[in-house]
Amino acid sequence: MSEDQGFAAVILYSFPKLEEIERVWCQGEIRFPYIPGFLAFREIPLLLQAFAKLRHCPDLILADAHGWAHPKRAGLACHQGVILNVPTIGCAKSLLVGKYKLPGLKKGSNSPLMDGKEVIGHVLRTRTNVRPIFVSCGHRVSLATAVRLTLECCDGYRIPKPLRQADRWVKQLRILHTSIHNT
DNA sequence: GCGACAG
DNA sequence: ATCTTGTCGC
Repeated sequence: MSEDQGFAAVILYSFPKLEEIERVWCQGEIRFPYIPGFLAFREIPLLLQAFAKLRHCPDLILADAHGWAHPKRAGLACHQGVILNVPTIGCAKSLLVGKYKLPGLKKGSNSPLMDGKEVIGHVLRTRTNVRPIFVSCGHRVSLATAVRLTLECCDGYRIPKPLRQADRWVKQLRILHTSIHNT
């Protein structure tokens, strides 16, 4: 009935204190299948609707996807940043393209993510003894700055707080919607 | 041809 | 992404 419906959530935080400022969400139709390398075409439309509801203009966006670390150097984080003209960082939980050596086990350790001879991102240990995440440039942020800012958004968990909280919220919205739909 | 493949 | 059982680290 509503299997093609999706949710998008954005939560704005202060930096570096990471105190919540504002949160917005939206629901809408998903018109594009998930195809690796084409995630932006599936998720950007709803994301833009959510960002349009924001009353404050963000200084930085952390995207739950790759940026430069994409076969065409054009992951969702790049789309997002270009369209909104906001500095953006790609923070992905798993690999799309590239090869790497695992970084050291301590929080903050990182190693380059290579596609041939090119550094396309950094593999970053955001929490000691936990598998790393993949950080890459989205828009108007250098890789070194992307790594530093991502790390500063990690409050003891693997996933940066803004992404972790937005992900948690969007799942709650999903459950709430389903439960109301079946009542 | 085969495998790999963000969310 | 989701589902599910067991295991490990803090």
